[in-house]
Amino acid sequence: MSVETSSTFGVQNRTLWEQVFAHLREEILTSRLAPGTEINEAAFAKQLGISRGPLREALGRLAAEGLVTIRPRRGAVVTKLSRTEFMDGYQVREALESLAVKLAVPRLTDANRAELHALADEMVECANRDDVAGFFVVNRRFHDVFVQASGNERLQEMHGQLMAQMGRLMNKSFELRGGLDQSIAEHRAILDAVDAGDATRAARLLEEHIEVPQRVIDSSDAAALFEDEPPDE
Amino acid sequence: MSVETSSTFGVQNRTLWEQVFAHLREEILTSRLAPGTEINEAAFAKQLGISRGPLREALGRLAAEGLVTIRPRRGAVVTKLSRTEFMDGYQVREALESLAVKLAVPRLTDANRAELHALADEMVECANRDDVAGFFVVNRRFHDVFVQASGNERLQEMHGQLMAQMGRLMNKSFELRGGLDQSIAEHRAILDAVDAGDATRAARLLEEHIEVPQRVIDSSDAAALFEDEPPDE
DNA sequence: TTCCGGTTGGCTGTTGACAAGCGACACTTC
DNA sequence: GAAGTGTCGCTTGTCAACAGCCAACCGGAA
Repeated sequence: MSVETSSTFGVQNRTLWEQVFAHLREEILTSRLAPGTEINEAAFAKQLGISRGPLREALGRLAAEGLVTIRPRRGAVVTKLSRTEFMDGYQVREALESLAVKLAVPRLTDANRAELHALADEMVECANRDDVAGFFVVNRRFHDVFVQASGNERLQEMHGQLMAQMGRLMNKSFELRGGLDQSIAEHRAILDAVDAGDATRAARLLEEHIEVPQRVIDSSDAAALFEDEPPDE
Repeated sequence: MSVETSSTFGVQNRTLWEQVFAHLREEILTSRLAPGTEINEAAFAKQLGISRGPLREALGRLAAEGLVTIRPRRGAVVTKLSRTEFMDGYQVREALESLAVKLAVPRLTDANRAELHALADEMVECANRDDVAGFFVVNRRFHDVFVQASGNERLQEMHGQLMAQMGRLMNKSFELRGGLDQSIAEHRAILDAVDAGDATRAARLLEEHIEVPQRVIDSSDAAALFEDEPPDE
């Protein structure tokens, strides 16, 4: 009965399945639920102290977002991304963020620009500290600024969904393979174009910037990081 | 008990909620279920001859796709798109299709190119016949060729979802406002670039091509076609 | 020892009932 | 007559039980 049995719940306003949805989503995105984990409805529901109904509802939404895969009559599994699926996502990300920059540049407020500069500076600091995790967070925020400032809600939604799925694998961060310094230089170049109000150039630079890790993944020995689909699938 | 009470059902392989999902999706996309229609679970379930469970499951998926909106404790409604939401979608569509062209051009088979030419010819015929509906279908197919040929499954998925939501409103087809002839010329120009293997130029032309109706919608008296969000939302 | 068939157990898909929330209507009061 | 409040009914959210399917296990035959 008591939802509080699960530690991370606090909000009581939303419906039960929404809470479960948010909870599971969080668990998956933070990799506390590893890709490939099979989810037994009855066991999970019991563990959460709820019945199977809301859990199924939540799993359905997660499946629609691509975070879990439902095999009919065989249960739900936390989605694994194959290398090609990851690459596909990367290409789409590039297209979406390029659009975001084009839309955002003419709309940026002074506060936005200040934040971008602050983030760029922060990246340098992270690089000096060899704080890879920190760099990753800041980098992500840098890109998000444009998406948020684009003013296009659907773009924000689709980008968020995409990054949610890919984020789990990006924590290992291929971004760094080309070297932190190069990444910083690229961000600075983008920022210059932004300050100049040149949306087209900013977008082109961003596309090139995103393409870098793409090539790395493609050609590198990064294979070990992927949970590639088994031969039969 | 009998699913066959609903005329459009034929397939029996899939699970019940999947059939309901496909059925409702079809109904919505063909506008047999108009935007704004409120869906009463009990009544709908009875009408379909099933219980509320599978119906709720299906509604959940449709909500995740954006085709229906679920207001907690207040039921499901077939989604209305406001003008700005539609414009947002159009911009994203442009970005996705531009990516599709870039990816597809180097991968196009002779059969693909032949199909594109055939479709371009068919557009001319439709224009001569003043067959607006036909033109719309062919046009859609023309764009889809690139998406299919891109080889990027995620792109296909996201594009399909986007078009499903927007398609309902596009049946009225703003595409034509600029004149069928102009649209045909634009397609021909794209096709030339494709034949020349110039992916970049093709993508740029496509972006411009998609932008046209966008401007029309923005500035025109097309307002009547939209079910704009009520002032309080 | 290996392969095939039947059986069993556990899981999901589906169902119908229960409970809680929201909105509408009517009644009272100013 | 209008505004506020209380009640009633319908709808959704949740639950627990039933039934069907899949897969793994076990036994027997080649």
